[in-house]
Amino acid sequence: MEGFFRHFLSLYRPLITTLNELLSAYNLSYSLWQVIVFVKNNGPSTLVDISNHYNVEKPTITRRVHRLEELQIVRQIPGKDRREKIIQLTESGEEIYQECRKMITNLEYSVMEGIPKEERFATFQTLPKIQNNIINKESNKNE
Amino acid sequence: MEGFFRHFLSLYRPLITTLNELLSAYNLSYSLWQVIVFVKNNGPSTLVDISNHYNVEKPTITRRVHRLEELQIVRQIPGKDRREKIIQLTESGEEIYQECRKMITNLEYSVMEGIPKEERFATFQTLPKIQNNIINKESNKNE
DNA sequence: AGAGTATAGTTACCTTTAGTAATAGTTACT
DNA sequence: AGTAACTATTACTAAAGGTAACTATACTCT
Repeated sequence: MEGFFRHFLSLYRPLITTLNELLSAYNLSYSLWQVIVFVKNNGPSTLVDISNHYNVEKPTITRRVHRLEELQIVRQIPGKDRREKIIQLTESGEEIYQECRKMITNLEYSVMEGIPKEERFATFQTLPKIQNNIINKESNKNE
Repeated sequence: MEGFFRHFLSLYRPLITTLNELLSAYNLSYSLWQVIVFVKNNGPSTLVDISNHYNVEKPTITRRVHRLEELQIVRQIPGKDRREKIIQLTESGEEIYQECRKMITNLEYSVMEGIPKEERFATFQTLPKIQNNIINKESNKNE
């Protein structure tokens, strides 16, 4: 498997750049899009929910959510625990989600052009397994 | 293929973090490692060679090479064209390459644990194809 | 041969993204 | 009631890269 990381990481920059360009039409970047996707898929969420899911520190999520609030894509709703800040998509946030979802799914298909179905599927399945292996390794190390 | 980018990009941070931790034993990071690998594989190279290969701007490579010079991992050698700065690995750079190469290859195998050979192979082959698709898309756009 | 153009590298400045440490406010525990 | 734990935020810092302007050198071509 020598060279796997090289292949993986040299794809990262072109991909993230392309996505950021796509999303810039809505003043978004991929890091903001991640928050939108999480809230869309999981319903109203706290910042800790989001930061746990993406393995990212809380201040990072604070910043992302602030920007999404400025863009009026998410809004805070009141909850029982007054320490928590529960956010959900606004109506315009829902619309923007739908439009970006379309663009991104189109791109997801178009970057797969010329790649056999089985290979697509194998790759799709393999990446999360690798991620699990890495995360388990990390957590073993910290014990 | 909806969700492919999500899988891909959520692997990025754990992976790059793990690699940077590994390489920090040699005061390196993955971005510096890329330069070492290029020079190792391609022999003495100019900064433009490197920046073209990684689709990265020239100042970025200037910075990386300066840090590698400080670490005495690469050194400049004289060339015919006096505009160019041709760099190659030093002896200690070669040694560090060998040691890091071992560590990284080990990691490459260990993150693949529990994944069938065919899937590993499919993923290995698919990533560069996706990258080509993206790069072609980009260059079409700029015509 | 000389003027204009292209190329390699560098410098200075800025942007994006994220991490760490400390802190305020709120809830849970006992 | 008082302490501990948790949520979010603020301030500071770091890593990485981009853009524009610049220097020095080489190339072109009439």
